[in-house]
Amino acid sequence: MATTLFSLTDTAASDHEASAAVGLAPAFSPLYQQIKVLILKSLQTGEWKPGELIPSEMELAVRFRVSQGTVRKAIDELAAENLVMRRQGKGTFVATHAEQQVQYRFLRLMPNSGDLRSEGPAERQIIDCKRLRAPADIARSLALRAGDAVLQLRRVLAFQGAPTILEDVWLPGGPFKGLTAERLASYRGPMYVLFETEFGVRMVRAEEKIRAVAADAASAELLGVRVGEPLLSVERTAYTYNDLPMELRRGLYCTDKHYYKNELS
Amino acid sequence: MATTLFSLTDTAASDHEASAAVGLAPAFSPLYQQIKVLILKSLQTGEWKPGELIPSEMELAVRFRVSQGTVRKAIDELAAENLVMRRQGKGTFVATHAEQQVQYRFLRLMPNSGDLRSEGPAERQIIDCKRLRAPADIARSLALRAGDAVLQLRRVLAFQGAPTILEDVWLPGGPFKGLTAERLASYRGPMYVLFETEFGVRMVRAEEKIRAVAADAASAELLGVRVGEPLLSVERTAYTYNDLPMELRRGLYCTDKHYYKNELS
DNA sequence: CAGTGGTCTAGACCACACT
DNA sequence: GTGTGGTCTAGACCACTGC
Repeated sequence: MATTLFSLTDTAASDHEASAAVGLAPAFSPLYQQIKVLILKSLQTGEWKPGELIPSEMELAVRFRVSQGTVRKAIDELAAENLVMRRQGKGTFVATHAEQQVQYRFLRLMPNSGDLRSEGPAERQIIDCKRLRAPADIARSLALRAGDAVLQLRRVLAFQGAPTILEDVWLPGGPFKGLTAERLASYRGPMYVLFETEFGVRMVRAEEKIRAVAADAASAELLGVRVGEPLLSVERTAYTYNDLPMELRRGLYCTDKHYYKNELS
Repeated sequence: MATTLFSLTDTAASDHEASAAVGLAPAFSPLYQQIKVLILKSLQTGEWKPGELIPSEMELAVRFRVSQGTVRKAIDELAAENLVMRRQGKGTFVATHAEQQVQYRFLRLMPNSGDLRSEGPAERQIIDCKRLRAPADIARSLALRAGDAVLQLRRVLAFQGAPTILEDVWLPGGPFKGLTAERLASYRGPMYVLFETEFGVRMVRAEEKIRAVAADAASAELLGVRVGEPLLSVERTAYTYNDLPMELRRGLYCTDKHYYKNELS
């Protein structure tokens, strides 16, 4: 690890002058931010995989030639962003969608009373799964070029026998080469866990656009509701480590027995 | 400030034994958590009001007889929860809904392209404002007893001339004694700012339950849509400092030109 | 200039988990 | 016991703000 770190004292003055001359913002980050970026790189490259133990704070401090406190602050931020998980007495682990207390980390749906766990696992039915060339809008959302290969998956989730979610999922063809309907259908457990273990793609964060729409004929049929029934439209873009979009998901949620829960602060 | 703090070393051993004897969980928090609670108390009692400067880290360290680093960690958490705001070189300020970069902190609505600011301020029209006895469901949400006095407000928000949000707001009668339709109508600026300045009530966090519903006759009329049109139903409970519910808000959002934006991580 | 928050260090000790 | 993360301290220096 011969990575060179810049201490604030070494470079602050000269850099401020340089960047002023070129008209750039002072692009200097504190040491712990630089450490954070280095750790992030190791996560991206897969040096430490989801669920694995990363080196201890002291080891990292030695490797990066900084104090333990500086490493600690870097890891603190990574933990706040749910990229790693600290466990006192054991160490720091790469976050994973597996073995989480909440089964679906990005699914904000709740039954009108109780919680999702009390409803048992969702019954999943895959309607369709095919490879195709990305239409312009899908391509844009996935940071691809129109016509690039993508994988499309359509499925229905039912809770306690009631079809509740109809969703279309688009994945970039490259990273998910080899994903088939059979592979998906035979997999027990959350989709994002399969993505991690089989394709090395970890979803880190997501953005959702939510609207109310009327059920069209096809959706109504699959969800067992009347045409025109109000449905919650949830369009999710999920990102992996470097803000790289890796999944587009368009869901239609029945919100008679469930609601979408959000916490603001 | 004669508040007594318990250091971990002083009390950890004996307390563990004591609590084990009584069958309680070890209720000991680290020093910085105790400091955080003390600062929180000063925020609740209004010793420092929204927008005001709180004592410097050094002053608080002296007051609480701990090191600056411990105070710092307490304030770090308060800042992460948006209860205070740090500004380098100036100090730490009590968070306020006023003078925030984003006008509506709890409003997640975005135009299909651009952002809310680019649409200019919302036009607000108050439909109704009255005092009444709380129905059972409203009372429960506001932690009141059925029949307690509440204030109900109904209004429409329009963006660029298009009615977009119809919302009913319920407020507990006690804390908001003296709030009238005129007072609301004449007030320029966000409602939550008025709550802070006139009633000393600061909304700290909120929970929302989101569903898709069909417009009924009254809502359709007020929003200028057809009856049966899908609308986003957003039920928000807003809380002040000690997780005390202080507002219930039921909104119907038109989501043809806007969407509800959510970020997951 | 002094005062604020922000960073970095070094060292001590505590709480927890495994062996 | 050893090693991990968690807390607490003290002191140094940096960056920003306003006098």
